[in-house]
Amino acid sequence: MPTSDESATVLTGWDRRRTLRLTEYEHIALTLFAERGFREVTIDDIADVAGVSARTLFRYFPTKDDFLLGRPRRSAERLVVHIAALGPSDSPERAAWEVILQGYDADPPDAKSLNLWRAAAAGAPEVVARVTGERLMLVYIALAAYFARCLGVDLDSDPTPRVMAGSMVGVELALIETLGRSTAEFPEIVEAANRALHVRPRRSDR
Amino acid sequence: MPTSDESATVLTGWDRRRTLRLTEYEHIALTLFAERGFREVTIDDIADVAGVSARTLFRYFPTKDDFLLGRPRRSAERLVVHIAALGPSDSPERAAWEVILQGYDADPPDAKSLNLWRAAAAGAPEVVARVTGERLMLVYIALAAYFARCLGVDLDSDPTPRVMAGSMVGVELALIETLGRSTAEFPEIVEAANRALHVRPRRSDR
DNA sequence: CCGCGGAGTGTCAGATACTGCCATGATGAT
DNA sequence: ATCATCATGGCAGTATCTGACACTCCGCGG
Repeated sequence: MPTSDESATVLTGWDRRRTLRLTEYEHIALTLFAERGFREVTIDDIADVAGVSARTLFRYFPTKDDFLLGRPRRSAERLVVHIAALGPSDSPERAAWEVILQGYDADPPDAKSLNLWRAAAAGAPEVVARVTGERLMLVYIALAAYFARCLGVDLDSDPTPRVMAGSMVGVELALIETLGRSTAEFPEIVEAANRALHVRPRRSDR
Repeated sequence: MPTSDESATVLTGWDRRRTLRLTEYEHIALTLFAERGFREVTIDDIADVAGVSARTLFRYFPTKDDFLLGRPRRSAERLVVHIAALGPSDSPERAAWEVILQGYDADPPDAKSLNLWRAAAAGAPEVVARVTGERLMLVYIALAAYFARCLGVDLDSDPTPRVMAGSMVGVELALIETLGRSTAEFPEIVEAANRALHVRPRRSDR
């Protein structure tokens, strides 16, 4: 048995193989979607290019939508984990907002894959709407829990942390929507968001 | 030819008939979904109860999801229209927020149908996520346009109205989510929302 | 390096969601 | 009451998705 890392899941060879093929199939599907449009690509098309049967693809992706759902779900998952890991703070809104913004600092190297996803998702507005809704609810719940912790109030009886969380995910929605049109506006919208959330930037911020 | 009302669409008998059947079929479907779960109900099941063929149902509801999508879409549509109709204001956030809250004052008589929808949608989380995303984006866009109008800034170059809109739809999301668990908290969460949005309630408010 | 066992894969049959097409039937308009 | 028009139903066909079963493959332990 390999030395079991403390917190990380032990990756057996089978897991490794599965993850590899999963990302491979996902990439093939996204490429096809981007080229021909989501509706115009059948599962059989993807299977042909991938060199496997459709039945096999369905074992990796339960539904056709899941080819599109994977990437944003992993992104949301990461953010939720980071929020859950936040320690107590006297200005929890700033702490949470910084964590959210970190996700955008880390993205740029990822730009190519993000553009591929956008092109692939362009033909499936229903899935985009679903992705938006899923992410919002997940992050909202994580934020609300964190704010309740910091404020020392009960999440179920005091609506304050939920409203704070709602406001913040809404502002992030505006951020995402803005970046979707042009990435040039980044500093301006971050500043506007900071103002709206009453987050005074630290002096270390540009 | 009937006297054509000025702004309202002229309702021919055919339109009337269509709307009637549409709501009839919708109600049947929602009832079945609420009883047995979305996945467990087939289109043929609905068709049998409705006394029509499945082919006919597909002419009223292009996809199975549309049985669930109808109600929230009409609600969002109404809200968007009201926001678009808002006149200039020196405190646009309060004006917009009041319009949003009006939707909840008007709802109570509707509680039975809302509960039916909730029970029907319980078995289809994907559709709920989609509904959430669709509504958020629609209201967000309407609000951003209104704020840009009021502030006299350009919607495309100044991120301020978009951030304001994002914050407000996020707070509404928190309001909806809260009401989904218990309707008792209404005054508390509205007050919390007012504080978060810096909306001082008018003296006429309770 | 090799065999073993568990995991992956393909084929097939079938259910469900949807879509054109065309003939037929029902109903609002006059 | 009649007509024109729209609605409906049946049918064939495609695409998504699922279970079952046989077989193949490959990481793992020796």
